[in-house]
Amino acid sequence: MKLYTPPAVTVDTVIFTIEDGQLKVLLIKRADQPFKGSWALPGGFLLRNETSEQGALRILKEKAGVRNVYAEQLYTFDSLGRDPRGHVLTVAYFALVPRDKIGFEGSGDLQTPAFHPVKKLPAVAFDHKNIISYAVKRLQAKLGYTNVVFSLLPKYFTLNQLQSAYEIILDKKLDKRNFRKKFLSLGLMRSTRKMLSGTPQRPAKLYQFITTKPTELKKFF
Amino acid sequence: MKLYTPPAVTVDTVIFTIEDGQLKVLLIKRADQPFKGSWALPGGFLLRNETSEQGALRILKEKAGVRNVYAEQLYTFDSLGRDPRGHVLTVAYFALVPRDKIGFEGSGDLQTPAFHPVKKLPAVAFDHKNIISYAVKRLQAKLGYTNVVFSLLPKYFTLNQLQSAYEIILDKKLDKRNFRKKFLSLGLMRSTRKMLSGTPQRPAKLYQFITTKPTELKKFF
DNA sequence: CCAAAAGTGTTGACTGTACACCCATGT
DNA sequence: ACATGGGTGTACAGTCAACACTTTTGG
Repeated sequence: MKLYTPPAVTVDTVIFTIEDGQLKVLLIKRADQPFKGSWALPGGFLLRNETSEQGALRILKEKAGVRNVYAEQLYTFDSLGRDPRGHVLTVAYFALVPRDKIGFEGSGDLQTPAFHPVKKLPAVAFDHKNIISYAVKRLQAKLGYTNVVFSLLPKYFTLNQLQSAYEIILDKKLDKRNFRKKFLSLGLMRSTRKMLSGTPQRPAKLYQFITTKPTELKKFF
Repeated sequence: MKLYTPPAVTVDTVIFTIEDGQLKVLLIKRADQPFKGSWALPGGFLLRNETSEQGALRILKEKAGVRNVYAEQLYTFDSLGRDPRGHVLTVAYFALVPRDKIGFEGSGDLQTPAFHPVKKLPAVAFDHKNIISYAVKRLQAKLGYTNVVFSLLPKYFTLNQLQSAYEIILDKKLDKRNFRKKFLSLGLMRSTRKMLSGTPQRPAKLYQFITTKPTELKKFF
């Protein structure tokens, strides 16, 4: 009785960043069939004895040139129709990367990675549209009870940059005074003596996160 | 370049119920190596062209004799050391089943399924202890913003049964008046004209859920 | 009439939300 | 001096948490 034929196992990584006031996802042009030439999430088959998490980190390094960024498992997608080649199970991850940490060049391949605003995606291969929208929902939820937002900000940041990150991801305006009050009361950040200069306005105080480890908090949004 | 050797793919299902005032998980005695004879989550290899979700539902039918119960994907576990046979990826699901719906007998095998209190588990095979504790955390969190609790209760139930389910799962006492006030204000249930009789006390009003579809709500615990 | 669980409101503390003006700088 | 974003406080409403006694039934 040999009922077992394993599905193929891939990993796909939804890499988020904030750029030009928008939440964006990294997509690559597929080099091979199926869906050759269309945009897709960076990903691929697991290597021998590679875990899905290691695979996701490898993708992050190869395609985005980053290490030590926030990444977590998102969901496993394995519906039968999702890949024309047959039964392919993919473990999806999502990652948060500050825009300036990203180096496309390292990969050397021609898969032309590029960031696309999540609100204006091109056609994407497989079920990647689902995966991305699932990732967006997860990210929005996580903003409300974790400190993950620090993964998208530079080491020193202003309260307005912080608020702006929330507004971009949640896709709604927030009240400035209430936002500051709430966030400062959480004790997650400390203000530094630095100021943001180079702007044509009053310089803003720079803050930094006290802990740069992902932490779960009581709901705060 | 043949770098790809797929991991084996299994599904494991954490089946919760409430019995004797405790949260319990269904475990079976393993019939085969590895870990032959020790307790484990019901699960196994996916059949040909079977999705993990179909596999989880199959397990629910075969091992617990239930259909149409609440089930959702939990997480995918694939660390290299988790199975002595090699690289085995498992997609874990969790399910909520009212105790009286469960029929062990259907399976006909000798894997002696039995419910074990999550607070007093025996030694279990593989990394199943991790999987169970991850599932408990997820379940506790879900109570706070969904109506999933209905999946553990009979069609008609008293407010005390409902509160008791929350207390058992969250493992803490709740204030009776506040609980009733909050829950009734959610508009999830309607009171019926029935009463719970057969007890040696004052009969309790019976309620039923208005919707028996899993619904996401604004946080309420 | 007694035991046991069912049922019921009020208060004070806290949290969330709405809202408008002055400040510091670069040009 | 002016344009631009930076920074600040109060008041009201809504929600949360603590708390104890009366009611209804079966035995």
